[in-house]
Amino acid sequence: MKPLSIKDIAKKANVSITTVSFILNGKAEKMRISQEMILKVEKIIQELGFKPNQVARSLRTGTTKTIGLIVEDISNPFFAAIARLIEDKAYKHGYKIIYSSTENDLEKAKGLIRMFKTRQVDGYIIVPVTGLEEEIQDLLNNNTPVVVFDRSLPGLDVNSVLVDCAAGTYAAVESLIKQGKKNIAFVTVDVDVQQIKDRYAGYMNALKDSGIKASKKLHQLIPFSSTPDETAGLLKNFFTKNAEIDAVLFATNYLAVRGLFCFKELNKTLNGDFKVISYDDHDIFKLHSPEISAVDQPIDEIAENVISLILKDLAADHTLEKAPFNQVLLKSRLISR
Amino acid sequence: MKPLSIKDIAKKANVSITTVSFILNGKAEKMRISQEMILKVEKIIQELGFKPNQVARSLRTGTTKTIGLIVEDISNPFFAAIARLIEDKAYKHGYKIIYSSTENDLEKAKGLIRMFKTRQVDGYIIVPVTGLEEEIQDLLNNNTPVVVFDRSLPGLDVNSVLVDCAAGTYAAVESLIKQGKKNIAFVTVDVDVQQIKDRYAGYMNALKDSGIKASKKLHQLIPFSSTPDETAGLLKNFFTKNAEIDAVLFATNYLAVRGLFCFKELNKTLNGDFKVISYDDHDIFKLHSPEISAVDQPIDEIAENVISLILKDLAADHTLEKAPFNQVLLKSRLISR
DNA sequence: TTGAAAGCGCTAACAT
DNA sequence: ATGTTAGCGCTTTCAA
Repeated sequence: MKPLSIKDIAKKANVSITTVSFILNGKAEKMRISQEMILKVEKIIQELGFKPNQVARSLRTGTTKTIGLIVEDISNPFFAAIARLIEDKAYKHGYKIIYSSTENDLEKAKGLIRMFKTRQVDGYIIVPVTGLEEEIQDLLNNNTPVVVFDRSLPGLDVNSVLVDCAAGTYAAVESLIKQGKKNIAFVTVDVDVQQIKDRYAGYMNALKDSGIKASKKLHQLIPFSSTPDETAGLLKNFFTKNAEIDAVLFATNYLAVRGLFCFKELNKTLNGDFKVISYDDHDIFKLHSPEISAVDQPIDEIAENVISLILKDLAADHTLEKAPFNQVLLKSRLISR
Repeated sequence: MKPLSIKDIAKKANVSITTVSFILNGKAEKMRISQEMILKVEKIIQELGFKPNQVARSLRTGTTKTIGLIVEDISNPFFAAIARLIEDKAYKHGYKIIYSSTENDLEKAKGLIRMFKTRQVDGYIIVPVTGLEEEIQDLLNNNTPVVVFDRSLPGLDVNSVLVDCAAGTYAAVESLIKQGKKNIAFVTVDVDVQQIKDRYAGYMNALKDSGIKASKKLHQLIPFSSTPDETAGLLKNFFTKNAEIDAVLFATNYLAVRGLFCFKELNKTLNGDFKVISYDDHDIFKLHSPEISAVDQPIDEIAENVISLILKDLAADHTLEKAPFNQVLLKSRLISR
């Protein structure tokens, strides 16, 4: 049972496919097609339940009404929540989302962009990985709308929605220092992007400004590709070896969650003598005993800005001179618990 | 800068576009195109970085290499995890995923199927909502591959991957009874699908088999569309009014999480006198003090089965007689903590 | 006010 | 062994 085509509708209505097309695309008025014709055709479309083939339409118009979403890991609650919001808003504007996770793998990311390109997605929302500069620049050179979020790549002029991470970790460390902490550890992922470096910089600056000397020993790097078990091993080793640590700041929510598992195994009590703060909030931190403080990123605002930037760019007339890029910098918020 | 087309390649290579097409599609051998021709063309394709336009290909072949994924809520960790696994495996087979969340809204679900249809997705992976029977049956009648998971719809013969929920909640309640619990509450969502009913049935049967009389009062329904605050209100009211409750089974992970928030607010101690079990596991339950038991669903197995069923169906020759539907029933596992 | 027809980029039957 | 060409379903220019 082949689906209906515009031809079938035209035949049923005894009109040309042009007329049907105009009516379908709301151009009937402009083309001054008679009201009765419009009603008649619309009735037939209704009755037969005809839906235009979007693939054919895409081939013809060169636009697919699809946005490619490339995140680090869709199963991370942070990205899942944003993806959900983005999808929602895109949907309301007639766009669909095709998503994929890079797992911070450059080759995979490149492959995804390539694949999205062959699918002619109209725009890209990307959580970039280092090394992707050239691919993104290529997209920009072709006037393809791109918005990056969560991280930026140095030297790349592109619409971006970022959070002031340095300020976030600065505030977190500052609060720990005010609580009298002296040996504050920083656990981070080895992803080489500016935002992760910023989180570290915020940590370092807060120490410096308080006259505390930073110690290399208290900075632990966890490879992104580590399995949960490997991460656990690294963390256990780290905290066992450095017993003087009296507070720790985790640079991402999943690392903090791994950390909590680790402390549980080590039977480390998280009382006032040992404070934990996570970058990114999570239900877990609210329910944990004791509750875990967090530097919260404004997920709604991020999604809101990302989608409105991409929609704006999608709607822009790229034959005109290039519009300047928008760089949105949002604030994070320290939730002290 | 217009992207290259097969024509450009043909011109550069001084061959017809047919030759290029055959080479692109690995049909060169079969068409007995000379080895040197193949190499020459492949080299040009390489050098120019030509990628065939998938939209044109789709229009021509009628296949988009895209699978529509329709879940309840992509930001629910359970669905996010499965989505991630499905995406991964689909990707390896050259398929992309377009996803959307129904929020258990029938109209939204219908709209999604309609939209996916216009986009000619090759197959559907659906977490169905009641009332969607007709739409799914339509797809099946058109020989469109469909796999449902997490829930089934009565009277619908379709590939499905389900978990034996009744057994799961039975085991959970049985374990509570063995611990001497007498007033076991059941908190569930008001979604009217078989699997939710099964979870309730397992609860009821476990009570019955132990000679405990079930009480309507101990069965609390939470509308899916409730906001977290509304849910909190309902739960607080429920547990305050029914102080005799000494154990509770939540039918989904997010309800259990809401429950934990509620207990925290009520200062209810979750010691041996008050036990909580969730259907679906979650990191939160492992880290909670005390740890929360859970009926764990085999996420990997679910994803694995879903994807292999859909790929099998996608590869099947639908001109032949219809293959019987596959109904996979997986076991859940009670994790006693 | 409506219709004819070209063409988006590709595949594959048919021709040579 | 390789080329010519029709046509997938639609939009849009041009003509009537």
